[in-house]
Amino acid sequence: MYETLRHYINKYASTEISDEDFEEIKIKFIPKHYGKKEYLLQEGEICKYAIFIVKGAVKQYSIDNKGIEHVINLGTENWWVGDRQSFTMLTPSPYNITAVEDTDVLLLNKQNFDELVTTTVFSIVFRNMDYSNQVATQKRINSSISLTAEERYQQLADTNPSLLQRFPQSMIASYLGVSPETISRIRNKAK
Amino acid sequence: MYETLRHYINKYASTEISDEDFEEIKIKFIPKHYGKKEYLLQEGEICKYAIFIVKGAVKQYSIDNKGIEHVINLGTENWWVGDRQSFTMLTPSPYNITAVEDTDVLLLNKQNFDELVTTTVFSIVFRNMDYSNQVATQKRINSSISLTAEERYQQLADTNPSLLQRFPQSMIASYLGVSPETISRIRNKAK
DNA sequence: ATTCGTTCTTGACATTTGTCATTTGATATA
DNA sequence: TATATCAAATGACAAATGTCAAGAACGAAT
Repeated sequence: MYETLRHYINKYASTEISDEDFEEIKIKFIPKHYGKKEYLLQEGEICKYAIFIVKGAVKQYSIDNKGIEHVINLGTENWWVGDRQSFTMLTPSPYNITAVEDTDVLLLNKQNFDELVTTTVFSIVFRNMDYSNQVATQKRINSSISLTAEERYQQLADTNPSLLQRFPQSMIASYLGVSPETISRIRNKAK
Repeated sequence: MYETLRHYINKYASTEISDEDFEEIKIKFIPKHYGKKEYLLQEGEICKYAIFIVKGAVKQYSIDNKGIEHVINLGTENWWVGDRQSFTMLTPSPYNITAVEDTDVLLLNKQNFDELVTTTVFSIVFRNMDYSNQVATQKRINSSISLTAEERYQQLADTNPSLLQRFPQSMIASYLGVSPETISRIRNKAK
């Protein structure tokens, strides 16, 4: 369970963490399991945890005034999920997060998060995490304003083929901002 | 010139910075002026600076293989611009940044940036900056997958009316990911 | 194996948005 | 004032994508 986190830290700190340091870090996290379709976060709640996915898959989505679901993010192993604004400002979140598969996570509450951020090793990890997050979202914005639905699908297929296998197509469609029918037609055309 | 930066820091640090602390910080920045249409960053270059806009307006854009410009970001007073990936990894940037108005900026190179990040006060500022950046891009992604062109325009008009006045409509169109004609029609319909 | 429920596919059609060509309007400059 | 230039508006048409309805495929559960 914690080994995944350790690998993640080593990767982002770009230096091996010592056993003592890791012991100190791991006690800050609460392990938890969510069954398929269970809520990790529900609209209107305050997001109490930064959530690290050890195993499984989740989707983060909002529901618009027509009742339609919009997938904001998909997450699998080694991803953090949560609502940063709600977590930081203690405001109610407009997002839902549910488990798409049975999912094991590590929860980090705000107090522990703040403590870790002031720790040297972890502040680097979080900075790098923020950095790569920003680069990724920048690319996603770039794609969404520059590419057609078909090109966006192809790009996802090229860069994140695993997502296509783990999430139903209707979620992929929503994630890309198009209708499920459009995805279906794109896929059948590509063959 | 530096007063703008000072206000910015005070706002994000949520505590007043001392004169001595600020003196130490300000010497890390290089003031610079760019005339309209001048490049702050050119495709293929390495982004050597984190750029703080004191006065003026800039656009960040990429050019696709058909030669079409895609506006990734618009920036005015109190915004940071640059290419985070290029800046951090020292890789050539795929983006251009040009001045849309005469623009005064403060440049922070990577060495100074890294020094400031390890300074207590400034690490908080940068963390908060990253945080609000992430929240903003998250919202932009949310809009781009959930809303129609018309709704996106209305949202921008509601939340950032000043951008509509300072940037030509063709840039706003590109920023929203639609054609200039579509923006023109939306505007005339709204009347 | 059968049934049930869900997801995916497919076709017909509607709507949105893009593209191209042209006109209008505004601004700067000689 | 006249003219050159560029941004914006407009109309006609094309292309992309959405919507709705129906059927096919697939899995899970009995």
